[in-house]
Amino acid sequence: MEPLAEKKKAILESTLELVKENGFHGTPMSMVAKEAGVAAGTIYHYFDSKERLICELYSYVKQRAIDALQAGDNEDLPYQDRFFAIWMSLYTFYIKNPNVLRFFEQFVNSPYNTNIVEVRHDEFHSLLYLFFEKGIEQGHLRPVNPEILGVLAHGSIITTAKVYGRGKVRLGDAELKQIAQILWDGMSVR
Amino acid sequence: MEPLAEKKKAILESTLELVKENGFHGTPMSMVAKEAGVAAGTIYHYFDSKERLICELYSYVKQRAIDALQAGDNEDLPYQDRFFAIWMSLYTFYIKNPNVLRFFEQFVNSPYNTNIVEVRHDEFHSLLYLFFEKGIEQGHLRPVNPEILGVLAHGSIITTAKVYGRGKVRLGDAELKQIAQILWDGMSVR
DNA sequence: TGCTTTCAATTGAATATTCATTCGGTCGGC
DNA sequence: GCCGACCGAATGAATATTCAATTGAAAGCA
Repeated sequence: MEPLAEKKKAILESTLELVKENGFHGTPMSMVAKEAGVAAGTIYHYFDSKERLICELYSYVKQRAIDALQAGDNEDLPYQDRFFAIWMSLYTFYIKNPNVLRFFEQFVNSPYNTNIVEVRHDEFHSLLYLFFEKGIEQGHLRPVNPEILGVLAHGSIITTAKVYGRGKVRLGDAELKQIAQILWDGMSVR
Repeated sequence: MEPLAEKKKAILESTLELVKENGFHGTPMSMVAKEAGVAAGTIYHYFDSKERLICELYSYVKQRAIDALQAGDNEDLPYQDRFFAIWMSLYTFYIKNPNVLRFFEQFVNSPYNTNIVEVRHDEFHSLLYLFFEKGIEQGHLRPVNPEILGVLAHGSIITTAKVYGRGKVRLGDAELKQIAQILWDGMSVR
C-alpha cells in the first residue's frame, strides 16, 4: 500500500531491467540485489521467493499498462476516435517502456504464469472487453465475440511495437495510423 | 542430414515437450535425457551445449511451420482464397501443435534468440513477406509495408490460436472465418 | 531531557541444492 | 581389435534461500 517502500520499489525496477536483458534465468537474485543497491537478504524481507518477486512484478507493471490505457481514453469522444486514441496510447506506452513489453512477453509464456495469478479478475482484460462489447452494442463494430476483438486489437499493438523494437523498420505517424486503420476497417461495420 | 538419427530426434522431441510444460529453466538436461530414453552424456554427443540444443530445436520446429505454410498454399488459386487458405492452415498447425506454439513464444522472447540464429535468411519470414508484397503489386492489398502486413497477419493467427489454447472460448469454423475476414477486410483494397 | 528497550529493517557470509558438463569406460558392428 | 555411439556416475560452478548479527529510529520511562 503506502508509497511502496523505497527499497521494494528499487528491487522491482531492477528486476524489470535485468529480466529484459537476461531473461528469468540469467538474472540471479544476487544480481538483482546488486543492481538495486541492497543486500541479498533484503529481497527476502519483501518477497517470499523469486517466484513471488516475479509475480508481484507482473502485477506492478500491469497496473502501469492499465493506467496508460485509461489515460488515453476519453468516454466523451466518438467511438471511433476512442478506438484510435486507445490504440495509440497503448502503442506509445510499449514503445516508451520496452522493458515492460519484453517482460510481459516472457512472463505470459513462462511457467510462472500458469499458476494462480491471472485467475482473479484481470482489470486490463475486462477494460478491453467492455470497450469492444459496447462498440458492438452501439452498432459500431461487427458482432464478433468481444473477447476476440480485444485480443486481436491488443495483439496488433504488441506486434507493431515489437517490429518497432527490432529497429529494422521505421514507423512514422502516418504508418501507425494506417495500421490502426486496418484494424478499425476490419472490425467495424461498414 | 540423413534421416536425423533416432536418438537425436527423440532428444529434440522430448525437449519440445518438456519446455512447453516447464520452460527453459525447469527442464534440466537430466530430465530431457530421461524423457528421451538416453543417457545424459548422449545429448552432448549430438549437441555442444544446452544453448545449441535449444537453438537447433528452434530451427527444427520452424521448418515444420514452413511446411505447414507451404502445404496450405496453392499459387493457382485466386489471391483472396490463398490468403484464407494460408491463414487457416497456419492456424490449424498451431492448434494441432500447441507445444510448438508455446515453445516459439518462449524462445522468441528469450536471450537465446538475441544471438546469431535468425540472422541468416529467415525463410518463414520471407515467404510471408513475398506473399504480401505480391498482393500489393497485384492491387489486392493496400500499399502498406509488406513486413507489417506479414507480422499483423501472423500475429492474428498466433493470437487466435492462443485464445483457443486457453480453452475459455469456443471457436467454431464460422467464427474463425470471421476473424480471418476481419484481417482481410482491413488489409484489402475495397 | 537523558537513558533504556524494542523491533523492524537490513546485512552478507554460509548453506544446501540443483544442474550443465565431463570423461573414463562399455558395447556392438566392421 | 578399431571406432563411433552410448552410458551414467562424478565434478564443479551457480545460485536461491537462510539466519545470526547489526543498525537506528521510535517508544517508554524517570
